[in-house]
Amino acid sequence: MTATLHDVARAAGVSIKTVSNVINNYPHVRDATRERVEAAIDELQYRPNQAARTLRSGRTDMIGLIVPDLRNPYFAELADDVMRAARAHGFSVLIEQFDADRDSELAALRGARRRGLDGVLYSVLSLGEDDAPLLDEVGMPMVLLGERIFHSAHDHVTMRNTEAAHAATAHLLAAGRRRVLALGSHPGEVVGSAGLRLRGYEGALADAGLEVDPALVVPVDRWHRVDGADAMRAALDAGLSFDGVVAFNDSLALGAMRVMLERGIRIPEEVALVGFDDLDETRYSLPALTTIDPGRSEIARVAVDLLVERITGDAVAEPREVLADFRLVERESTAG
Amino acid sequence: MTATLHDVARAAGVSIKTVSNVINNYPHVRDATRERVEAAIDELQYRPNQAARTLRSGRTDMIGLIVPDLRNPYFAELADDVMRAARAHGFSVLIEQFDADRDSELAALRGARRRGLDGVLYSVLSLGEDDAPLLDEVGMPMVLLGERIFHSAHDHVTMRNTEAAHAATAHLLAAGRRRVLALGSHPGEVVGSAGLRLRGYEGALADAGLEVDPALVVPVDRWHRVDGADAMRAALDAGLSFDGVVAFNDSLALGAMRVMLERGIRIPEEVALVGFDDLDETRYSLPALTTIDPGRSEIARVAVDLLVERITGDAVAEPREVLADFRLVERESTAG
DNA sequence: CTGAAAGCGCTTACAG
DNA sequence: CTGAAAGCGCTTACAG
Repeated sequence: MTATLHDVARAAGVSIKTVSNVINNYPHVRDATRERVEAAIDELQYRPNQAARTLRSGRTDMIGLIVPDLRNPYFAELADDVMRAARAHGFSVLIEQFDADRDSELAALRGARRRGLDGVLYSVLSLGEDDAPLLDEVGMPMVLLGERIFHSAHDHVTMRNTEAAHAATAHLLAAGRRRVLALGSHPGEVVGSAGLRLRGYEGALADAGLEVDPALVVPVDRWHRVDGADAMRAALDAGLSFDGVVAFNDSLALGAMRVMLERGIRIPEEVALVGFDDLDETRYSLPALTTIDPGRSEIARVAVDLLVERITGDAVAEPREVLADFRLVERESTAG
Repeated sequence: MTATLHDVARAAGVSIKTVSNVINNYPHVRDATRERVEAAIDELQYRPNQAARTLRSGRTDMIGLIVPDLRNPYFAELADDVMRAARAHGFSVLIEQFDADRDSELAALRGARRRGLDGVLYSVLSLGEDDAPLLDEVGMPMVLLGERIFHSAHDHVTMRNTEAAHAATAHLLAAGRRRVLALGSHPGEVVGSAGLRLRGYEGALADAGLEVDPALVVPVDRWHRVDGADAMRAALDAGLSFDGVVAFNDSLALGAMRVMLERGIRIPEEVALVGFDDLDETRYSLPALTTIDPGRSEIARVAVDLLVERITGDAVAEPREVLADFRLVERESTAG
């Protein structure tokens, strides 16, 4: 039914090798031959069979993006960035979501492998440093995003968590805030985003000569909007008093903002609020949210570049670690 | 390097056909043989080569999802729903984004074809009824989402746009609102979401014995948050007076909400506001947004089911059209 | 500059 | 219940 290389070769009166040469833009094809082949391709509406190409070449021109879930706007925006960066290299992106447990995360990795992708970008969530050996079994080029598993044999692109949290906290302190709540800690965590951001928060307090009040470090397990709302409600119900909030991501910040506003707390007059991620929507909340732009687009672009280099390159370079630049975006929630 | 069927066959002392039988769960394999083969598979860490399978069987077990862009939360949530539904059938999802022009949309369709996917879900945006012939050239099972191109030869899953917009408008009218602004029209459009929703708006006014005031029908080209904010700002600057707003999607509604609140307009006391889509975040705005739940998860599930049926089924059924049920979700933005 | 041929790793009639 | 063999549609040395 669909035309093959042989059909085109027959129609053009050449061998399949010549047709293949034309399709793959080999330089040494006589113009007349090329034209004849191209005419035959047009007429027969020939399209190369991807599966056959892949079987021969071992390349699928597809990479996987393994992320928690796209309902989380951060990952949706990241996916958009990754798809655009991949397209610039001629790659398509297969997204695999996983749930909040190790098994689901490992299943997503296995799925990427089963599909025979050329490589994967993997946004680590549950897996920790002890799981590094499992990553080596994936058996394809892989670039890690996010935190954890620092000492694996893989490239790693991430943001300056600690420095950025330090900057966000210092911004509140510089405006005279003295009781700054940290929203989103994961007690006991060291290498994850929560641990690193907490360290930045603590560092900024120390630099200002302030003690960390443990009551102001509020743990929140998952970082969705509902979790930020719930945690803030509990904090207010418990009578906690504070004049600033550093939320460890924007979803937490927006959930907390909603609860504070409905309790009549004025932002930023009574409580100044900073988030993390610079989601599109943070420009449209009221007040608009001051936040950290973590350099997500740059992270996506660099990660795709590294992965493509691993896929196409012959040189086996050392694993690299890239830290994107961040930026404090000042908006209404900390104004004045 | 990687083990093949032949390696496993040799190790187990059987033919490759028998190994294939074991892998594909053919019933008639002796237990002892099966165990021997499975042991060899484990030992050699054999994984079937997807490309070879696809070349033989013609199946990739991948479907495409062609959508405008994932930065739009509606499509991010849709993508999540589609991926979960596809996984239940053993399919992975390749997402192709397109920009706001016909060429980009056609390129995405061609890309899906080039990849040799088993089928595509296509959320139509720019293409219209005249383009139906182009869709037939895609040459693979396809299910349409969204509006436009009603009379193509393809299955189509969508929501009850007109009825839902009617219900949203009637909800405001029942609360005594008399000057209801429609936000997001596309002048001249008939078969698209904007045209259908406008018809519902007009119908509800007519049922209440009210005239449509053309000044209250506000066109907005793209339906992102920034567009809703801009349009609302312009409407207020022009001195337009109204006591209700039906926004044609939630992003428009949230953008408009932000502008009204910063102008000191009280919602819902002075202006009641309804959106469309039931995005996750509409529960966390202040006020929480009354909206239409368009049955997005159901749409995703039904669309995937239909597509899988087209892919695996032999019976060539007539194109079907499925309309999901909608629901008005009442929240604070229209309370009291 | 072009051709004949091998082979990528499977699945699937066809035998027995 | 299992085997021998063809063939899916390409790419790629190898010749000439």
